[in-house]
Amino acid sequence: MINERNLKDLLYQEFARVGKSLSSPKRLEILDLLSYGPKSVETIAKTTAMSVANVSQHLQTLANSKMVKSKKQGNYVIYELADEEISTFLESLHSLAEKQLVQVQQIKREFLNEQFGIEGVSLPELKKRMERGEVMLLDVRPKEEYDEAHIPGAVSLPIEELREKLASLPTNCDVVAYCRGTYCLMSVEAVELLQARGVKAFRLEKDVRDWMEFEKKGIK
Amino acid sequence: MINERNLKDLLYQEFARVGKSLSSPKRLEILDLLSYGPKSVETIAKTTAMSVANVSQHLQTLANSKMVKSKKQGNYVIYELADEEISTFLESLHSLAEKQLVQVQQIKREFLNEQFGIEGVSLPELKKRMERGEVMLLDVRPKEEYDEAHIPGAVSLPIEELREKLASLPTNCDVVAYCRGTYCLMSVEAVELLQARGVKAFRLEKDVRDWMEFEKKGIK
DNA sequence: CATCTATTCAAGAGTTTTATTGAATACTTA
DNA sequence: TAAGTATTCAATAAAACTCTTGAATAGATG
Repeated sequence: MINERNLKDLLYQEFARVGKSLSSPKRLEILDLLSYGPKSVETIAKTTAMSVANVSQHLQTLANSKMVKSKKQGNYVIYELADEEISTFLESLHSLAEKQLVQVQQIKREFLNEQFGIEGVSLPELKKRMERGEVMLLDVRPKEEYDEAHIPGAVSLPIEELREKLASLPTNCDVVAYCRGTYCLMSVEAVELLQARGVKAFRLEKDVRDWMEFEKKGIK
Repeated sequence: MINERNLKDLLYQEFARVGKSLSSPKRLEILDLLSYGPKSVETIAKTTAMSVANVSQHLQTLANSKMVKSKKQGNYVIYELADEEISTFLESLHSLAEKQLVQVQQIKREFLNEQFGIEGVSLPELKKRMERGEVMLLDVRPKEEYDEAHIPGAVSLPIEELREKLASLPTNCDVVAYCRGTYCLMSVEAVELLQARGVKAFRLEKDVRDWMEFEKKGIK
C-alpha cells in the first residue's frame, strides 16, 4: 500500500510554497503593491526601496509558486498577481495578523493615530457627503494606479503633484484623500499638506478594493 | 516627518510572522492536524512522524506568531489553534494552492483517484441517502476527534479498531467512510478493507468542517 | 519524598534563505 | 547596426532556519 507519509510530505511541501511566498517581509510588500495593479520591476524597486536585482529575484520566487505572472511590454517586464483570489487571500492574511498580533495593532496605533491627529472618514459617510457634493475626493496614488482602478468620482492628484501644485489649489472646498489603504502614508501626507494650507482635509483609511467590496454588499 | 519606510518595514515584518508559520511543511501539517481539535505534543509527534523535540520547537514558533495556544492538562500540554479564523485561513491557503499549483493537482490525482478506484460521495448525496436510512456513516478518525466534532449521525469507528473488528462487522449495510478530508488516507484504507470483505463502501472526500459549512449554507 | 513522564531547553551541524555586486542578456530604438 | 536600457544571472558572504541529540525541568503519581 502507498505510504500515507509519502503523500503528506509531498503535499505539505507544495502547500508550503505558498507559505514561503508570504514568509519574507519584502515579498509581502511586493505582493501588496501588485494588488493595486501591474508594475514593472523598476517601479516596484523604486517604491519599495529595494535594489532591482533583489526585486527581480523575489519576483522569481513568487512566480515559481505561481503567485505572480509577467508579460513583456515594450522595454519593460510587467508583473502582476497571478489571480484575483490572491488579493483576497492577502487581505485575509492582513486581517488575521491584525487580529492575532498585538504588535501590529501597536504599530498601527503609534504611526497612524497618535502621530497624526488626522480625522478619518468612513465609507458610508464618504458616500453621503459625495452625493451631497460637499467634498472632493482625492486619489493621491500614482496616476497609473488611478487608471487601473479608482473610487468613482475621485480626482487623480498624485502626491508628488500635490506637493508641487499645492499653492495653486483652491482652499474653499473640503477634501477627502485616499491612497493604498490603512498602512500607506501618502494620504496622511496629503492631508497634512492641505491642512497646513487651511483646507479642511480628511483621510480615508480604506482603499479602492474596500470600496468595491462595500459597493458589492450594498447592491446585493 | 516619520519615515514611511520605517512603518512598512516594521509592519511587513510582523505580517511575515504569519507567513513564516506557513512556510514549513511540518508546521502546516501540525496546523492542519490541530484544526481537527486540540492535541498533546506527543500525539502530534506520533501522527506526524516527527520527533517530540522537533514538534515542541515548531509549536513554539507557532505560539510565537499567535497561531496556536496551549494549556496544561494533567501531565500533558495541550495545544490548539489560537482562533477559529485560523482554520478558515488554512482552508483558503489550501484552495489557493490547489488552484495555482499544478503539482498539487497532480499529487491529488495520482494518490487519490488513480491509485484507489474508490467511488466518492458528495455531501448532498450523503444527506439524501442518510435520510432514507440507506447508508451507515463511519467516522474513522481517532475517538477524541469524533468527540470534538463529527457529522451528525456518524458512528465512531477509528481505523485501528476497524482493522481489528473487521471480521465481526455486518456486511449487509452500505457504508460511507470519512476522516480528515481529501488528503487523509484513513478513509481510503477503511473503504479498501470493507470492500475486501464484500461490503459496499464509499469514501466521503469532505470532512466535518466541510459539512458544517454545507449545513450553514443550507440553513441560510 | 522519590520516581516517572511529558515537555522544553541548549548546542551544534547542515542546509536554505537573503541581499549585494558586477557581469550577461535580450530587447528597443535611434 | 550600434547604443542604450531593463532585467536577469551567477557568485558570494552573512544570516536564518531545521533537525538531532542529550540534558534539564516541572508537574503528577505512587
